[in-house]
Amino acid sequence: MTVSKTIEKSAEATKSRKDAADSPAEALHLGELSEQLGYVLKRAQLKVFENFLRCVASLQLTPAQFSVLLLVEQNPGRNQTEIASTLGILRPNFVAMLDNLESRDLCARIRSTNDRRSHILVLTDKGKAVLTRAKKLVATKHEARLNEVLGVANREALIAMLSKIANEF
Amino acid sequence: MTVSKTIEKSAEATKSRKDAADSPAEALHLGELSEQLGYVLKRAQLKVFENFLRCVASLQLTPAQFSVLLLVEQNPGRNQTEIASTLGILRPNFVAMLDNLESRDLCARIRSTNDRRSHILVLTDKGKAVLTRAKKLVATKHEARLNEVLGVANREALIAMLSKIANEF
DNA sequence: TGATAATTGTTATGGACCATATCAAATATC
DNA sequence: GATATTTGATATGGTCCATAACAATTATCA
Repeated sequence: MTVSKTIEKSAEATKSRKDAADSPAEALHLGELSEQLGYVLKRAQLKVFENFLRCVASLQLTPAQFSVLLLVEQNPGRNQTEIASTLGILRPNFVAMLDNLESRDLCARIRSTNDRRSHILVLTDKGKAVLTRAKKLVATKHEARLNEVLGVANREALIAMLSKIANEF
Repeated sequence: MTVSKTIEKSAEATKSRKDAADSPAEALHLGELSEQLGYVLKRAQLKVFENFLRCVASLQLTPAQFSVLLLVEQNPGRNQTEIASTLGILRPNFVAMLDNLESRDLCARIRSTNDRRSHILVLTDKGKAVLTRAKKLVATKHEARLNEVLGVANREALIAMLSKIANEF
């Protein structure tokens, strides 16, 4: 609850903008906002996604698409509903996503022989190759940058805490 | 980089769903996904926002609206552009947001006398009262729940790391 | 067995959020 | 004083997210 030392200089409300010799407009005080988990979480998430996109730009993969490929690889024989729900994606919204990946020949839908309603998802050879390259880029660029900023130990602690929140909140 | 012990039982792809005596469909393996910062970050952010909304449901405030009220309170005499850009909100998108807050009499736009183009933002009395109540709800419910899950020390460490990512990534 | 219910993938649709171009009014610049 | 810039605003399109509804298939059970 300690507001740290954010009370540096109460903003003079009566001061006109651009008064002295072109003052640099002084940044706003975030105040309690910098202690709000939701705020900081959202800003960090945007930065991380942005960095992810840059790191795998050559493969044209979004974080969501990367997660689909990873999950399909890790779970052979599963259908759309299972993969989508595990990722928190609603079935209707998963259709266009798969259409995209399938049109790029990264994964394929296979009619199940057990249940002819469902589509088993598999990675194509190209999909496997792209995923392998994506993992390398993520490890050598994305994670590497994160380790620069936080250090390895902190990075692991961070992920552990976020997982706890994601699962137990 | 250690994949922990996620290699428990390689999924038998040839096994039909619902085979034995109604098996509970066994959950999918997240695999490397659980080590992906972006994935865990996004899931945690959704949970935190969800919890925030529940905690301040009686005040009908979203995280974004709460952040606007906080920032306006903390920075008297600032205009729309300054408040919006500090929050990472684009000016066009900030208009509807302010229309909403103003229609609920939580804040007001005041034509600046220095620069008649700009609107100075201020909290109304009702806005101040609502913000005070919101802060209380956030502290006693939202943050309290987080402390239950992580502990106070970890919570502060988490926010520090996320801030670092948000600022230095 | 056969009627009914549930599931799977899909389409259609609407809302929330985000980004760009553009505009009039006001101000800054030179 | 002519031109450029800034501010708030509108219009618009894109992406993501949520719900309802549908045909095909499968499960349930009287």
